[in-house]
Amino acid sequence: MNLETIARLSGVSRSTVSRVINNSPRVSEDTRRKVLDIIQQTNFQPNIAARSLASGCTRILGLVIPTAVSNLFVDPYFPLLIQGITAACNARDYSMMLWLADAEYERRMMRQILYSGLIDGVLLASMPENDPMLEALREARRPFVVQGRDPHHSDVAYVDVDNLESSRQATLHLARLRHRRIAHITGPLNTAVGKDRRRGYEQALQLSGLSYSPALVAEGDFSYEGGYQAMLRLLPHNPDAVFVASDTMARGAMRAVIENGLTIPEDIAMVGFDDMPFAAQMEPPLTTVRQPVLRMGSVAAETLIELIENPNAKPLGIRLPTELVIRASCGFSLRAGAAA
Amino acid sequence: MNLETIARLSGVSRSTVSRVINNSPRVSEDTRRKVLDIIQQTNFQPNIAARSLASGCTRILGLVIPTAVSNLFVDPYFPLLIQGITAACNARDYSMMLWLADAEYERRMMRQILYSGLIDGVLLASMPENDPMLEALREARRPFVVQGRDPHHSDVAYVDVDNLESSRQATLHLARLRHRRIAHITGPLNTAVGKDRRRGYEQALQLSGLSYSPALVAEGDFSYEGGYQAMLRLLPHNPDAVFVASDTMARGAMRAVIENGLTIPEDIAMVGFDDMPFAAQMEPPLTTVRQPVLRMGSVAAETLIELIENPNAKPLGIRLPTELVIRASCGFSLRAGAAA
DNA sequence: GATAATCGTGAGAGCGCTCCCATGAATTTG
DNA sequence: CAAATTCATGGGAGCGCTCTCACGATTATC
Repeated sequence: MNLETIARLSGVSRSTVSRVINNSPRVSEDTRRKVLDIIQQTNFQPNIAARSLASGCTRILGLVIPTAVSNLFVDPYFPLLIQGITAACNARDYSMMLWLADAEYERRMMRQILYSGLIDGVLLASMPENDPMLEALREARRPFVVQGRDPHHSDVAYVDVDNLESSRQATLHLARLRHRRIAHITGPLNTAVGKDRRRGYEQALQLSGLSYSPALVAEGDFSYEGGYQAMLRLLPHNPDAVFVASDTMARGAMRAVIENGLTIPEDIAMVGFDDMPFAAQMEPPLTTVRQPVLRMGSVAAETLIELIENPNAKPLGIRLPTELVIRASCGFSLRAGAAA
Repeated sequence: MNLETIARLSGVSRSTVSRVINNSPRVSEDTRRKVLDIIQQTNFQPNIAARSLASGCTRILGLVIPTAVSNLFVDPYFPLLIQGITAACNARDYSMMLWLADAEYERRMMRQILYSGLIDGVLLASMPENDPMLEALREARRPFVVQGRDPHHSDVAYVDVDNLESSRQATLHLARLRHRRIAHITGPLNTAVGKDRRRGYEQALQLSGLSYSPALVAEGDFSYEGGYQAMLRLLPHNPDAVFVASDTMARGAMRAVIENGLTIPEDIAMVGFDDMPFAAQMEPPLTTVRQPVLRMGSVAAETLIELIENPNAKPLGIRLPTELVIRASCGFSLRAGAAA
């Protein structure tokens, strides 16, 4: 079943069928209807390989997730991101290809991704700083969008949340509730996210006239265990609140607090980051910064498609707004009066 | 950059270069080396579209996850599955394409998947019973493998765990620990998984000489909330143990137990299913049936690839073994003496 | 040592599409 | 009303690869 067959069946030429399929305006309504009828009847679907070969594009997006973070994959973060991307792809008639960048295969994969013509553009998720992939991508002059701001390259299209502003707001919220010894469990500090969120925390302290104490900052790695360990290090310094850079770490931190016989939010107030599905189910429910993960996925995909179909478009960065979701863990209800 | 160029540079014909690339034995060692050198130098990668067009296969596997379960996506189940599939694909030089089957796009997608020649075979993950996709797949005579047994089609290749046996073992474990009023929170009973696990539970009761009571069985839907609600329904009937058909539901159930002032495992022992990463971090740590999810993914992919490259191969079902991971929630340590 | 099999290689067709150009009919223009 | 423009359509080349067949050279067979 191919264009030729459809052409014969509908009494026109292959070219005309192609025009119908590609919605060219240069077809009479009569012919169009006739051809579409036959296509419907025969359940015809143009061959993608042939199409790609002739046209030079595949309408396939590549999503690359570095192995370094594929452990993070235990978070529902990526599933949500993927759902968002998929939605955008569906809407624009694109498909998505997923690569989990295993170190061992990285070189081969990179070549395949970049030079085999399989994909029209690349979505890089949560790349570590200075990933070689990025350099390779610009060298190959392929359209791409990274998820997460890269402070080292300003001319790269990215989609991210405003980590700085979000963290500032989260910390300010704790300060407004009259907490004075506000601690911070950071993300990995070799990533832009980790740094940005810490800077937001620092700025909030300054804005609130609180002094910054290195003892009240502990580095985490976005994992449950990392959060637990970091909290253990913070406890001896008697924080009365803690802003944790991810919900998963907050779960670990919460456990550390409870194991030490302290109560949340009475002894230590807590704010997380992400608003993962489990955040609302924690005990107490976690106040946290909601990231529009799904939306981030679809915006990233849309940006990439734009870049593909419009090669002259300047790559630009997009920061999506977050939302502070106030639940019980920050002690809002306890001190609401005092804060007003 | 194409075959012709490589051929010219290495002083052979296009055909020979093609042979080198495809590891044909019909090339002298000398020529092979010469050509490989040039390929290395020029960073050449054959065009996939052209290759597919000429050969009729793409070396791309399609992974289809129905929307119905994409909420389940909040479990790290699918990420793990995907990781397994990816690993197998990497090893066999295949790539993977992901489709989240959104109802609205289902028809169009199905056609694209089946007839556009984009993919060589389909992996169906966690399909609901009687999914139309399955029928379409066999009609189109495409190789495919489903993840999860389908009781309605015996000639379909599938990869699954032995849900029946696993559930029987899990329940038997509770019975051996001298629990007598063992309840069960089921999965959705319109799925094979849900039914199989319940049957395992029933068989274990019978084997242990315990009587089956409908009041001690509550249907869940694999969600946290579903587990919570199911447990609330069970509590009035005073179970002394409960076998929960998924870890996520077990989390919900555990919350219900604790909110009612009861203790696990002292008042109610609990066994889950999945061994999700969080199971070990629960309080108390959850005894549960470990599914080899990652392995399931890679086995599924390998089976599919086998089917693709070997069209005469009979599709066959594979059941992977599970493992009962004993932690504190079943009260093993409490009653170990009694059980010996 | 003549015949047959094997091996390494090249030439050419063709996979199914897109895209450019040609063509003739219908329409507009001065 | 002749010339120019627009429109709907068809023809043909070509995208970059694979695969079959042909061909000469080498090796095996009796």
